[in-house]
Amino acid sequence: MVTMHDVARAAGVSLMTVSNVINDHPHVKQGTRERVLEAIDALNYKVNVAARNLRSGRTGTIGLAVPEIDRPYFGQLAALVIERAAARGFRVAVEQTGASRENELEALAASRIRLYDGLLLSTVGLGPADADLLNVEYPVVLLGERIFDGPVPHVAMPNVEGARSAVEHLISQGASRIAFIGSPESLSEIGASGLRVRGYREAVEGAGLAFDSRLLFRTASFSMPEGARVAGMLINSGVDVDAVFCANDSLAFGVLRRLADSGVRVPDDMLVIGFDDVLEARYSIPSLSTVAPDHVQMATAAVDLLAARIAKAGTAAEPTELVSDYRVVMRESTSV
Amino acid sequence: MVTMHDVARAAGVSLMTVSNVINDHPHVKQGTRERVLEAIDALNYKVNVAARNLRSGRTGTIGLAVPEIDRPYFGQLAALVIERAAARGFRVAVEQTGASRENELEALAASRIRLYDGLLLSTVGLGPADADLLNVEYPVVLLGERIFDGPVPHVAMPNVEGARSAVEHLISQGASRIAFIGSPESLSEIGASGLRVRGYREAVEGAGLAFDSRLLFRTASFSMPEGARVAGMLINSGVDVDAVFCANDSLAFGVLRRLADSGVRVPDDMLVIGFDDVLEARYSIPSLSTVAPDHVQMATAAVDLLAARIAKAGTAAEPTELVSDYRVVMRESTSV
DNA sequence: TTGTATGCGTTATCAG
DNA sequence: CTGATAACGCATACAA
Repeated sequence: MVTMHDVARAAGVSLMTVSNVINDHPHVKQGTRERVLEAIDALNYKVNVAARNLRSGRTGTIGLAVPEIDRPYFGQLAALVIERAAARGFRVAVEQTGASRENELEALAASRIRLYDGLLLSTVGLGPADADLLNVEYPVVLLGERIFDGPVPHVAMPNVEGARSAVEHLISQGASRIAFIGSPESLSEIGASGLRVRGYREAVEGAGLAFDSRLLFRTASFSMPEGARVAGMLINSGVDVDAVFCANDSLAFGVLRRLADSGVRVPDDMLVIGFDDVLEARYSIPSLSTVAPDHVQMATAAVDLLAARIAKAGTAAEPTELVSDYRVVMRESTSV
Repeated sequence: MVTMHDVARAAGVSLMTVSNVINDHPHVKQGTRERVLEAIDALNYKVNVAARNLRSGRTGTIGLAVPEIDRPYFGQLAALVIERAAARGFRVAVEQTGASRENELEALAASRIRLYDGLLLSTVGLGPADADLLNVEYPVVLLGERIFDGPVPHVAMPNVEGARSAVEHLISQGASRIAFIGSPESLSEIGASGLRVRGYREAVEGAGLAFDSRLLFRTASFSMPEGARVAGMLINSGVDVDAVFCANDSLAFGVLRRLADSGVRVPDDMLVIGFDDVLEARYSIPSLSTVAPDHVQMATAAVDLLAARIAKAGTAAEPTELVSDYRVVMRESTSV
């Protein structure tokens, strides 16, 4: 392993001159610089990042903890985060928490945390009860969900508002028996799904319709298979339904598929709307109406907030909260 | 920042004893161990990974360079890689190359490379001409494509064979005018797309059909928008086509969408088959027939190969090559 | 403009 | 079983 020592010797200069060249320090004579660069090239020297990290106390890497990177929403989020982070000189290490509260806490508490300059935690399992646990002396930014009064800066989806608008849209299209398909904590008012149920309820009641808990269908996750499974239960339940609001797009794709299997036509027999506006929503058949948060804005804000936290390490975190803009995108699945 | 020093002082032992406790060395008396652990707990000590890395010369992190993490195939691949790597004690940092040859080389050559113990490079832009550049004294495993006689171990898709089987399937379903939709290097016989064209050609000619270059449609990328765009060109070209083989599933989804827009029914008027078998293929409408490589096998093999390379660092890389098993999954898009 | 000395936090080695 | 010492490779502070 070739070190700065070797380069220095080869170039006939001191260790420090090599360091200065590498770090673009101003006071190096042109000739010296060139000699050093040549030596670096000749020896194929690469800086030892571990040593630099040890010296500087920084790693240049931020952690991104998401439930599952293979879900379109998180893949698309990760792409943006990686891009933004790169622009700020950070690499991104991705951790998968599998959407479990334990793993999210683990990601937060793990000793490995010191590997990263900061952590971007896309949480789904943590609730207000865990607020204390987030009180770590470590740069953390929450992404994607709101935690009531959390001590950590977070960038949130417009869960309640977006859901309300989505359901209002369904109602404006003539729906009156609207089902909600979402995740297990749907009924407990915390987490993304819970907040979206709240928006759903506000819209339903705001329109003078009855909030009927038999129209709430619980899923075990936010995935296509679960969407399909629960849509099957909905169909077999015999409950009268003319529209479905899904807690995310992946669920909606599963629902569309299951409805097609049963010969239920969308939008003719049933309206379907999702949440997230993943790329696929534009291309599904029928194309999927959905709530579109501003993904770029969210990723940018999250990385910027985290970078700021990292920069002024030691300072107490101000519990900044940013809620993304959104709009309801109307596509075929709700076009009457 | 609390260090081992602090812990040692608090526990009334030496630095080394703390180190030995942390690393589960055998020769530490029970009582001492407990005292140290208590101190660690009380002070909330966490090991400094940078220092450990400097000492050990390893980082515990591998890099995964993919074109775009927001494409379903790569998201699903990354999920598996991260999982397998975690099982072997490695973290995974994801880099996006944007599918450009420059960025792939950059990922390979960057000084940052020393940040990782090894690199998993999912290449699309590199060709045989770049074989030399891969001759780095650094653990690298190529993923997803074959490079002729490359000096680096690689885990490859069954590009030629899979494509041949896909097209043979189309033919067995009665197709005779089969279009290929794939990426720009389609005609030059390198890269995933080129290899898939080869399989396409073998199947077509093997069935006694004419290989007609007017049936080859070039895309600028492997994305849904490109699939839709090129499908539009196909429709407007007036060329007589009764089936389409797409170089990947994302292109196929775009094609399905565009065909639907033009009232072309799948599979009644046109058969469509893809490549990759991403999760979405099972849920699209119509569901997508496709070539299914063994993703788990590929991810596992890639991580295992890389881990092996890392373990015996210094040794010359044996150019191991592993081609994934595959099968053609028949779904609605080719069910006559 | 360049060089010297020092320490970042950890662990291998070897002595006690 | 435990401890003293010396690196790992780099960059800061300061001296020349």
